[in-house]
Amino acid sequence: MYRTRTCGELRIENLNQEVVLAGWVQKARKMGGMIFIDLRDRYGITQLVFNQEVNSELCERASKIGREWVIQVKGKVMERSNKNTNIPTGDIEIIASELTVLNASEVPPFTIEEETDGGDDIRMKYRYLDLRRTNVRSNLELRHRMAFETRSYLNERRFLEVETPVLIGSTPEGARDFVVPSRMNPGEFYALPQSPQTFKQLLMVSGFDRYFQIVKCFRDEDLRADRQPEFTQIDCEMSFVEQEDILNTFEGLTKHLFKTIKGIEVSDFPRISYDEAMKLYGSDKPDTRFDMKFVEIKDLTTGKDFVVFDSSEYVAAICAEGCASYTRKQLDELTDFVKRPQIGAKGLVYVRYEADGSLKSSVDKFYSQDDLKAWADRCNAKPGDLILVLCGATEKTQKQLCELRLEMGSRLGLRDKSKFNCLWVVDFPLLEFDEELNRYFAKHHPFTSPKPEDIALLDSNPGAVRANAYDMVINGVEIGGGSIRIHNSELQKKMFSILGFTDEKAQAQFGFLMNAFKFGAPPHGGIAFGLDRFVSIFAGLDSIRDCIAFPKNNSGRDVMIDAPACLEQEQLDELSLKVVLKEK
RNA sequence: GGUGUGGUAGUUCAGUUGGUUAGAAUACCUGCCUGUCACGCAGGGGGUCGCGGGUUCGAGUCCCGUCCAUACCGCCA
Repeated sequence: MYRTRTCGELRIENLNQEVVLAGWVQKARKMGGMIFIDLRDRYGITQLVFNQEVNSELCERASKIGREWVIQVKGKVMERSNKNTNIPTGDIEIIASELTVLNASEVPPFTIEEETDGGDDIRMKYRYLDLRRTNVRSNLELRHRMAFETRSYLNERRFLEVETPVLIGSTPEGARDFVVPSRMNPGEFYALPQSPQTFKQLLMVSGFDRYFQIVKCFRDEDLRADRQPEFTQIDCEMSFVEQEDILNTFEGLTKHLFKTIKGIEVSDFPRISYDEAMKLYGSDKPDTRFDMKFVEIKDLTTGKDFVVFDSSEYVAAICAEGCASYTRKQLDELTDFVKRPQIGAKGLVYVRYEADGSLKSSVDKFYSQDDLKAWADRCNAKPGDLILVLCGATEKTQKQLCELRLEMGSRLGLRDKSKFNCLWVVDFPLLEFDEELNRYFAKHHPFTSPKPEDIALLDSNPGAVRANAYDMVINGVEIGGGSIRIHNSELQKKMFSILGFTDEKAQAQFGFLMNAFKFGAPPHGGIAFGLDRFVSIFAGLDSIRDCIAFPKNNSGRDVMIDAPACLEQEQLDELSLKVVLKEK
């Protein structure tokens, strides 16, 4: 037996017990005739003691041991004369009587401690060492518990986990597909699923009624801190349901996770329409941990000869509480922030509501105290507040003001990671018009059903049609989204035609689905959650990489195994492939 | 594809106006040390300043190019 106990469990109650421990050497402190070794495993750290006077041969061997060696020690649990209150095992230590080196270790390239000295780069290259660190491991433990509780909740509600294929066909809609060449079918390619969307709908046609799957999905798009080329979804679908049933079931799942994992009782999720979200927050995934809603003031600003506002389609303000004391320098910083090319505002107008009730603005030339007071009143501003105004084309300006709002929220410390605000965003538009390609695209995906009352608009004004689609948003992060699907092959056909599919193309791409719908498709709908994002919100992480065991870097590379990589000619030949790199 | 930031010891970083032999901390090695737990003390080794080119008497420092990393924009139904 390699061990009788783990390194995290021994306490004062275990005094005088003979135990065998095995683990990694976190640190050895050599005091001359005495050596202390911190032995680490998944469960914790236990101090080992080697004493020259008690066993000089053993002590001599222990003195050779270095960081991250794997050792096995037999010894007796003793009470420490100097206790360490910082660790759970700090009352005891093991007086070693036997020592076996199971494996020596090279000196690791960075310290394997909670506060490591290693940067992201080196930690990713040696990810298997990084994963020895408590905080990284605890993120994966959290991920496990969330997946486990998800299965438990859904299982209790009669959901079946069904595996769907990973080698499927490519579809042109949506994100770029990862493709896999087929050796047995030269010149042909599989694609990896962006989601099991069509399969879960087919399972509904098959009568599975309630399906879920915790499943890897793949998208060949550029990465971000919250986007990996392969990521995990909690993918769900239900039959004989309306939107309300889905929202209730999965609001329930989210509450279950908050309660069992974090011990937090969250209240019912507010629902906000897409239009409302855009109007008040300039985003379809608003961070509602703080207020600072948009206030439109176009009507209050016109006709005062301020051409910039007068010529703008949209003028709106946010009120930053207690920021009237912002210095010129701070205001310039904010102006620079909104003028960055990524945001692209032309400028920033501010109004300071001074403590004495007077108003000072960057547009005093054009607006009187009374004018500014009217703005302030509409913003519900009090003396001491700062009003920030952006203007321009509606959609663009809303987006810019959204960025400014989030920046102010961060500056004011209103985006507390231990606070959770959940909501549903509903009534998404069904379609989105692409100016460049001069055609409509599905905002969610082409299987999303229009709201029944809007179906009449499909021909006359497709852009105004709302969908039975919904997103769950937590703290400004889109955690999940879904829709009630089309289950009528005629309506599905119409949808494809609006999206510019010819009959032949629709038949070639999705014929299997439309055919299936001819054989008794039940009304159905579903939702998919991004597990990686869900876990990182729970853990308070800035990047989903920290809750993925072996993530890809910014360029989609795995720097540990050095993938992707070129193939041998032999392999290419088998696949009937010839690689010709395009010149830059 | 674009914008910003960064690349100097194993690691994390500093390096002023272009000027002597490129530093600190930590890690590592050696010695001392019997109650440490960020142990302590003394000593030591360790550098292609990402790469290529240019300006200059002289480049870690300035310029151009390039590669890599990273955050964001585009993209992500």
